[in-house]
Amino acid sequence: MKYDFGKIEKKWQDKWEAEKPFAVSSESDKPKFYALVEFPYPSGSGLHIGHPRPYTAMDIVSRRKRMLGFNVLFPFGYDAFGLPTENYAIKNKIHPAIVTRDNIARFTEQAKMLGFSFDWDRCVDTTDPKYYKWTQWIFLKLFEHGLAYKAQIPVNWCTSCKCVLANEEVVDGVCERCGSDVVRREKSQWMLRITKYAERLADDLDTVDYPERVKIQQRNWIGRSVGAEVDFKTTAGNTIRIFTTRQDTLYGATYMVMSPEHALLNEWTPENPDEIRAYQEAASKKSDFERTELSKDKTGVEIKGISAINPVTGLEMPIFISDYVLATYGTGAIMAVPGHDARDWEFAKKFNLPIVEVVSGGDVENEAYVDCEKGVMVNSELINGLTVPDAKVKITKWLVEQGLGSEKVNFKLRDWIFSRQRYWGEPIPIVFCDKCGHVPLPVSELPLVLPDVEHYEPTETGESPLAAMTDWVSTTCPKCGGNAERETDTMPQWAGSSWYFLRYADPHNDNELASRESLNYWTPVDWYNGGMEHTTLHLLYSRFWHKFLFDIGVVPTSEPYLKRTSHGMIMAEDGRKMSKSLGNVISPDDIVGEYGADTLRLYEMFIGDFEKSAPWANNAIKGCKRFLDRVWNLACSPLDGDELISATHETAVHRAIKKVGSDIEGLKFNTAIATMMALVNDFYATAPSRGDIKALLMLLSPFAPHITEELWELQGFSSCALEQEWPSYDESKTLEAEVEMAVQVMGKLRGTIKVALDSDDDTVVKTATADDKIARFIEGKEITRTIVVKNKLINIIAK
RNA sequence: GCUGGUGUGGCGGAACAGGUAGACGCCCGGGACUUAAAAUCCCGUGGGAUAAUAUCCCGUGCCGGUUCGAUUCCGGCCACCAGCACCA
Repeated sequence: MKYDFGKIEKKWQDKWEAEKPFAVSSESDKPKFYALVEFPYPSGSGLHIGHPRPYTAMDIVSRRKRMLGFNVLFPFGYDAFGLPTENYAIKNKIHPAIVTRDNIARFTEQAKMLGFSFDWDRCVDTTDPKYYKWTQWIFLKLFEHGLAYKAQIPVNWCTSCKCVLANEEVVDGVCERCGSDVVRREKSQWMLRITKYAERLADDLDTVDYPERVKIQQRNWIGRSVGAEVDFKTTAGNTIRIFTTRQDTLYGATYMVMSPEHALLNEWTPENPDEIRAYQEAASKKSDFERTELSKDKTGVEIKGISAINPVTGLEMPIFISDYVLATYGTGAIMAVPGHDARDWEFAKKFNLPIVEVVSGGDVENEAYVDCEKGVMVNSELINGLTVPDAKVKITKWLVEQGLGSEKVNFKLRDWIFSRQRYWGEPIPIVFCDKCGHVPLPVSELPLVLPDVEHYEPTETGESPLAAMTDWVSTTCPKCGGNAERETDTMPQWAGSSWYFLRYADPHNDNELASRESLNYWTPVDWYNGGMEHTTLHLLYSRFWHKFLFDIGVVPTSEPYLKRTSHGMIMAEDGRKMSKSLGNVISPDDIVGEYGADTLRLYEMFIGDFEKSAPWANNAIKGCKRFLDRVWNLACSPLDGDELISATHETAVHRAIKKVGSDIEGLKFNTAIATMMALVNDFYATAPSRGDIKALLMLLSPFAPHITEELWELQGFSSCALEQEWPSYDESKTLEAEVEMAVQVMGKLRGTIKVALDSDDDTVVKTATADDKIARFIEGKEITRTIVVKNKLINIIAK
């Protein structure tokens, strides 16, 4: 009988569709397990060949967990708001909701074709008003708690998307999505105070099981640094507050630098106002990209007529403005210590400013002595002779006593710019009233549904297309009843994805984002797999929202995900990224058509190390198809006999059970499959029993669920494979009675011997030295030492 | 520049925790079956020396070190990938 994968896969998918074996309820005595994959953005081009990689991996994990007796929640959904849909809608004059509906239908069909064991009853769609009602509700809660606020700020403006971008969305000075130039613009924007959670977002990484590289990347992004704020008096009367992590070098500060945007500049009347204004204007016109590009060459202007006083040396120091000091970090001003900071050193050399050594051990005339933790303080009256860490402690204490400064922790993380000037996003449920200011909509008016508009095009002025909807914009103030206007910006794509995993717990609830009971039962997520590209975006944002929801008593834990893993990308055969423009895209539909879903699933898992990217190879997929063919041919006609593992294959089967199980836990799907391939090769060498086949089918079932169900049925085993208990192994049965040991002479492999398992060292040495081959190498020599590694190797040292 | 990661046959990749490098698969070669081809099954397959075998030598980016023994540990380089990038 031929392996007709198309017919078999359809048969079982229809059965799963009708019988819903993967639909779960929280009413269960079993322990729960929540497995999560990142829900996709349903793009117009359908499922990418890369999508099935993480989905299959977590499907295998989920299917095995079910077999191990867990009540497994493995849900799926769509993160469907976003620019590509909106742009497609504009171009083709179709409503984005319709585009979204069609794309979701196609994605769903494709996902079902691959046999994932999702609980489809819990599918969510972020663009569904029943869903985004709760996204809006969370926004209102953030607003209520002072974590959402509107601010006039310089923003990243994408010249092509005509939209504000979050800092995280600007890559190398260009728009992450379209690659167009990003410029600075002053705009009034909704902001989320993620900085308030910076400390906890960094610290709580210690409590979760994430890959180290993810933790490090998040910590770097949050960028915690401990230092001090110090006040410097100026000859103009007011003081400049600076942030430094090197309080110890206070004696080495020889000038000050402020960012061109610093507020104090407006209060001063320097001798060279024109020069200053010119510099400020030039700086404001530069994009972030240009600022970085020019970073090699420091520029700046001195503020003439005003100087600052070093509180410890009494030195009158010139004050500069320069764009190497960022307005958005610390206080926007620094004390410059050219002796011990590379940037200050460069600036001082260019402007001929004094360089003072305050930590000995370097050569400050030739380069800044920066990594000077081992050095000793000099030229610093109060702290001379101290090490750098000791000097920090002492000088900070002194600053506090003198009322000149205090300890301070700063973060690189900035508040999250939360508004977008686009149509296809969640409306922000706020109205603006001349009398009452920003007024939140009452919860009873949620969801605030996106109105139908004529045009979705963004405007040149940077206003959302919603702004043209005067009927919708004009409203009444919920507080005073007077005339008011709706907020016309929408939320960024990251909003809906920041809490979707909570909705899966209770996806049809109209009264709460999810019931407390369902959240108590299902959350936190036990295992979340996703891409590295979301480390500082989605993963950080959703942790932030979750902590907030925890603080206001909505969710039971402060961290959303117990364990996070990351998959590598599937590249094109040429090693480049797959993209339409390069014409190297592989379609899952074609692969399933030619080889079947089980083969595709298997190949995506076999392709290489799950955590690393791997190039697609059309040839290699044949190996996986061949493997399934071989399995099919072994088991497609009913075998006789009982369901016990045969004596012949006992060791191999028990080893495979052990290896496949531990490999799935450790994300080593490729070696799990290799183990099963080797087992099947054994079965070809020596015919397996009906019980051997049964064991193989159970192991293979999470990987290739359709063919295994079919063969299970053909063999007349009870129930179905996916409902079996995951097989257990007996450690003693994974060992052979006789082992082959390597024999080395002087560390070089010279042969092998066979001895009984766990033979004692004497026996091993005797057997080895008695071996003809080995004897030749030790002939006429004296054995001075033998090293025996039990059951593995013996090394004979002979002179 | 900083932070992380990677480097193993013609190719994708294995190798628990210092112990037989190259599992498994692809490609390739040979054989069986077939009128023939495909499919399937069996065998071989890191490089070199030898006609092949037996056997020996070399071999995990490079240079050194520790060790009976190093792909694995240590020191110093090189290359590539990813993230960050004037964060005081």
